[in-house]
Formats: sequence, structure tokens, C-alpha cells
Amino acid sequence: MSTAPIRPSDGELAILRVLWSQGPSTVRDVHTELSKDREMGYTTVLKLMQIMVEKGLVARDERARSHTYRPLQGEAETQRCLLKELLQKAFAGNRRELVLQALETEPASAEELEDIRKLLKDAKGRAR
Amino acid sequence: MSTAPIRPSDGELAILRVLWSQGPSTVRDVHTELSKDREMGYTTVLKLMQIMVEKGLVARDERARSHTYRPLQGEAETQRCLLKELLQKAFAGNRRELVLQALETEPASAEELEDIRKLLKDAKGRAR
DNA sequence: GACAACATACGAATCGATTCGTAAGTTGTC
DNA sequence: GACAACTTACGAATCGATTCGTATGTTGTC
Repeated sequence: MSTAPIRPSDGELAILRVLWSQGPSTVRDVHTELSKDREMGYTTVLKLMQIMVEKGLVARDERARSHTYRPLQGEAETQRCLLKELLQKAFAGNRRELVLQALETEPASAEELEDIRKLLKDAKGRAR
Repeated sequence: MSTAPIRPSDGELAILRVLWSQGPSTVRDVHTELSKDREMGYTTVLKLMQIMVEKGLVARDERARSHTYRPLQGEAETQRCLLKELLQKAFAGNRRELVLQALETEPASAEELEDIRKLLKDAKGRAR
């Protein structure tokens, strides 16, 4: 919480997603998981994860021969960071427009909208 | 409308933003506008816009000595494209979560939320 | 016509992200 | 111990995006 969230690249984000959902994992774990989606060399994932350590995106536990990695940034925190970036770059800071387009990416189901409406109600309660 | 929207890079997006808001512009127009935010060489902008022509992101009118460029993709269309990409890459397709985080990037004002609530109401009307 | 100002064209350097091959060390099994 | 399987380390190629220098052509003014 002391430092601003680091913006992960696309490849790094894919790895973080695995760590967030599976918990601390080895390179092999992550590689196995990512390989379901896309052909990828083992050392490619290894290298990327090593770089992520340098960047401070993940921490490495080297006690076992197979090092285990854990994310240092939370999922929500990272999502907000990326969203904020997109908000500035593509929406000129207009959040209202962003939400509108988010709802229109595809015709949302009624349930989904109802869900979101509830969220909004809560958010409103918190707003100044 | 015939082809899927092309995902512009960050630099290209900055240029598109100018074209969307200012209408068809010359390289000088765009360069002048972008220079307000960030120091940037004239030929850098020129090169980028030439590449954008090749990619089909913009069209060039060469009748005048100073060519004028116009965007070939709409703003909303491009925003949806980028949002959809982020939705997949960072939110695993969970649009509800995306909207939630969008509202939490900063404490939204009550007016802003009320605004969005209205949008949502409309969206709900259109949903199947 | 000479010159300054300005336009496009284009090759090339740079940069970050990504990818992978290869080397070298460790572990478990026979 | 020999070997197969596995691990990390690391240099290097590649790729797309970005940046800019330089060449070359056009325009307007004196």
C-alpha cells in the first residue's frame, strides 16, 4: 500500500491472473495453466516471472528447489490501476462514458444489469 | 463498419483523440495539440500518422499541400474495443467487476452516480 | 531568382516486451 | 555412480511501438 500499483504488461498480467486465482505457485504451475490457452515455452514463463520479481510485482520463495511465487499486488488494486489508465487514455477521464460503453460492449442480460444496479446503489450510499 | 475495429496503440490513440475532438486535421494541427501535454518532435507525429494510414485507422486527403487526416473509426467504437480487451485481459470477462472497479477508482460524486444510474435504467430497457 | 519556412518521405536508432536456446546445477531412480 | 528429468540463470534474437535526423520538394516573399 506504500507504493503506487505497478502497471503490469499483458504477459505479466496473464501470470498474475494465475497467481491470484491459484495462490502461490511455481513456474511449472503457471506454465501448465497458461499452456491451456496458448502454446508457450517453459523458460519464457520463467524469464517473465524473474523479471516480475525485479519489478516488485511478485515475491519469490526460494526455500524449495522449485521456487514459489506470490503476487505482491492485489487483483482489485491492479484492475483499478489499469482501468484508471484506460479512463485517461481513451475516455479523457469521462467515467460516465466508460461505464456506458462497458454496458454496451454486448447487450447485457437483464440479470447482469440488475446486479450492477445494486452495486450502484451501494456506491451511492458511500458517496459524499 | 465492415471490418472489426483496429486496436490503436497508445500513441495512435492520442492522435485519434485529437481527430475526434477537432475534426479532420493536418499533422501540424495534431502536433500543436499534442505538444500541450508532452514535448514531441513534428516528424514523430507525422510518421505515426503515416503508419496509421497504412493500418487503416485514418484516411488522408492529399489534395492540399498540407494533407488532412480524418479518423476511420468512431470514438465509441474504439472505446468499446479497448474496453472489451481490458475486460478479457484483466477481468476475466466479468463485466460486473469492471463496472464496480470503475466506480471505485475514486470516490465518485453523488451526481456522477445518479447520472450513471439513469444510463443504467435506459440500458435495462434495451436488454433482452 | 534567392531565400526562409514548411511539407512529406523514409531510413535507422532505440526501447520495452516477449521468446527461446543453451548452460549449469539438483534430485530421484536404477 | 550413471542417467533421466527437472530446475534456475542468462544471453540473445525478435517484434512492435516510438522517436528523430536527414533528404527532398513546395510555397510565398522580397
